[in-house]
Amino acid sequence: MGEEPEVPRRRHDSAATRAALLQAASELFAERGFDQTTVRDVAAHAEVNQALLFRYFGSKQELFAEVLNRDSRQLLEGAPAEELPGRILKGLLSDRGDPGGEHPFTAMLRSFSDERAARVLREELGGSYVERLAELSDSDDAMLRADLVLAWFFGVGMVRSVLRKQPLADAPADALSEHMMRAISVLLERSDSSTPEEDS
Amino acid sequence: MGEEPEVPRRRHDSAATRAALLQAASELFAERGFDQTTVRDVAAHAEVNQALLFRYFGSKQELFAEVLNRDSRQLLEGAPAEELPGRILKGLLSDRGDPGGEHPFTAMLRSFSDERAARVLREELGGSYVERLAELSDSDDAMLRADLVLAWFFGVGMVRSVLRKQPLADAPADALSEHMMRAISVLLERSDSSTPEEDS
DNA sequence: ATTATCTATAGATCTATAGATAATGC
DNA sequence: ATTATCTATAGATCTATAGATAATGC
Repeated sequence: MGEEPEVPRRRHDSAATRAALLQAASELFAERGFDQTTVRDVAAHAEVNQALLFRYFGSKQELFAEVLNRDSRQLLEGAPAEELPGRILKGLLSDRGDPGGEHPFTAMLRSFSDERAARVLREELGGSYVERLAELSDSDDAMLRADLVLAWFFGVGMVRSVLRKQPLADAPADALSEHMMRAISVLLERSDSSTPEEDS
Repeated sequence: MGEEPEVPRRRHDSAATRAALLQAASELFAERGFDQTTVRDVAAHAEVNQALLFRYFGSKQELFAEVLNRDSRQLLEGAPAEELPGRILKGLLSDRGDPGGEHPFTAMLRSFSDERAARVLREELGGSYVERLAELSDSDDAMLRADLVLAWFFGVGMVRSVLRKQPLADAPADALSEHMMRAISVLLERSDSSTPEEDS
């Protein structure tokens, strides 16, 4: 009676264990943010003993850093600069809902407030996203404009996925994308002639 | 020896105590966010016994809700719709640095990730900011566009004040304001004729 | 006597570690 | 024998409350 047909899940594979922890952490940080995710949650979700998390990553913070590295690499790889805004937007706005289907960005979004997490974000962002975005503008303050675009992505992701405020939360992705791309092209466009008002 | 010249600080004024707690909470939530601010921090900062916080506000969460109410009321009062974006921007981008000089928005920015805080934000935002912003556009999806603008404010405040990412963190406020107002006017503008590209 | 304030602590977390046990590879 | 995993728990928080003490107003 009641014998458990347990698959012999218990393996002796440190690489697989590590990977499982990373994956679980990525999902949970995206869902709940750094603060609200406990190491026990991560371990349970990965079906791994909690002590192993410290064995393989040292601390919760180092685990978080690895998650951000992995996720941002995943998002950027092989994308030409011109496609970057559209690609980020597509990923960011796409319908979520399936568990674990959170956008990699979301982990970052949820963890802004933590200073330890912020440091990782600053370095990660400065090093990759923005440099690519800045290629799209040739004005002197291209980096600044790229920062503004990135900030918008963050804000929209935040209000839509994290805050879930209506009507933004349930608006169709393509309507948003259209509005945003239009404004972004204005923003990144060279406009050295100070005021862009064409009155006549 | 060593007699302390303590001012008889100890007063019996519940209204003042309550106000001191609210003010301290507003500053600390703005500085560190909901999660990272402890009730003991707030009480210490207000120079008030920690138990009184619960006497006057019931819980940390209720205190937070009152802070948001107070701060958002403060930001909105008496502002005509046309001036709202500029006014929010000005406050948001203005040089901080002096302790306690954080923008009211920042408390919200820092507390996005917490679901309990998010609920308050959703209601507070839906109820006030966005409705006002939406008055500036007369298209059918005015609310949606207003959400996008608000999201941008959030994102910029986040990256600038919380994340402190360069070059956005130290960019002069008026340069940012100029870029953003230009893009915002494009965004809020009626544009029923699908593509706004004026090629000729 | 009433209202405000303070002391002390219960009870519930959560990260991280030390040390025992179990599974693999030689 | 070595590497992976598990058990048990230390130690540090943090919110919230119960009950005592002190200051005010009548």
